[in-house]
Amino acid sequence: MEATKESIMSAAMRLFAEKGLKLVTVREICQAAKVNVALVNYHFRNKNGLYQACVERLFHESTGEELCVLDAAVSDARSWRAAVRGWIFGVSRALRITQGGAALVAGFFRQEMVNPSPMCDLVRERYFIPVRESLLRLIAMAVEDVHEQRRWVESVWSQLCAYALADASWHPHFRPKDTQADAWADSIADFVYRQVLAGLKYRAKRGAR
Amino acid sequence: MEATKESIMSAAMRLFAEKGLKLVTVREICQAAKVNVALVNYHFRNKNGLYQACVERLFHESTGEELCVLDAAVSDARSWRAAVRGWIFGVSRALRITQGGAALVAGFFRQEMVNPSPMCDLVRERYFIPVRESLLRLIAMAVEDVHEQRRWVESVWSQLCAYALADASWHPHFRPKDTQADAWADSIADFVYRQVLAGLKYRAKRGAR
DNA sequence: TGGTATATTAAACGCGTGTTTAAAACAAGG
DNA sequence: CCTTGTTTTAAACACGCGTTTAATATACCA
Repeated sequence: MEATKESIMSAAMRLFAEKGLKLVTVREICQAAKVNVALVNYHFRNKNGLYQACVERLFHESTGEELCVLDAAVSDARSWRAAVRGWIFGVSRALRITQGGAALVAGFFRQEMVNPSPMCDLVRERYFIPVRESLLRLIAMAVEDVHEQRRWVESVWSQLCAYALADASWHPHFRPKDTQADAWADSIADFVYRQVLAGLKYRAKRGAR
Repeated sequence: MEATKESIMSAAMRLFAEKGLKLVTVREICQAAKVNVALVNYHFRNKNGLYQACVERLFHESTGEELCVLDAAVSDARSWRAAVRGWIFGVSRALRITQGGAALVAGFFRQEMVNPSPMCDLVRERYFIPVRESLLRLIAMAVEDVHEQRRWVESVWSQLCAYALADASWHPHFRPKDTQADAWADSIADFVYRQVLAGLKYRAKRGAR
């Protein structure tokens, strides 16, 4: 039945985002979903199949849409600055999409970074690398050296990720309430944007490093 | 025997740093150490005891020394700039301490961030929070607003962590060869330092936001 | 209503886990 | 040489894991 699949996936998404593929047990998921253990294998073939279904839904449905919005923001921008700003705000929001109180995209992302699953390559090549490349193209308009370009991308990316990955215990002062997630993501993006702009401006004045 | 303990700890450090406490098996460690399975429990009480011993050695011996150097660099600095620079370089190096080809501190740190072990709180409160606070005190000399102070700390910290956490697959362009680890850490630190300085200078000119 | 495909269940399977046990190997001193 | 204490070993233990099985419940159409 469709309601069962939905219930399983919902519980699984939350748990996978929190603990990663290997540290979540099938029994744990089924208990949370109030469903029999065997149903995971019936509906999703096996545990990996369930994980795959979760990743596909998360990135195709949620992040996919966000990334389209992001691309639009970058290409429609009236100026270089506006494009950079659009990129930063877009990514900041996409990473913080919350669903049922948990930042699912950030959770899966974090887990895949540290203990990669077989799905890792797919997600990375299909979503994260293209997103970063689109920023790289923007930066390339302002910085010549290829190595330095990547440094700037890394700088922006790492700051946004850090906030996205922020756990209550590691970053106690920077945890937003769920209801303010969007405003929070924006205020972070604003800070990062300003800092990048200042850095590039300063660099230009000093004469390209 | 002491050689046995050493062999076990050496193998365990590498594996724990790579996969984290729960995803490493005792048999795996013992196979790498060429030692009988029961010896872990004989010498370290149990798996958790072994993990604890690894963490203690790593942070007391390695990072502890690095942090002393760091504190010295900050307090001995002739200027505010030099202090900030000393802090950034010190942390960048400390996170990248390599032993047998693996960045152990960064590995443990990464794993603890994503799937905290019972030792997590100890390490965080004893090492990472104090380190961050020492940067915060420096930033506080240049920025009034408490919230903004933390933003700056977070900015520096997140960039250094991102490089420390960098996995070959996620950051393919930024992976140093092991022999160049120190030079690499320094070049990263240099970039972050310059960027912070530029950001703060720009901010001052605009009149404290 | 009866028949058939689908959905769900409780129980079991084989395997790998951390840990324990009891015996064996070893070292050292009287 | 034998005794005593420490270190190492192979084997087993209890438990939790993902998955399978065979029986049962449910939905749906002729």
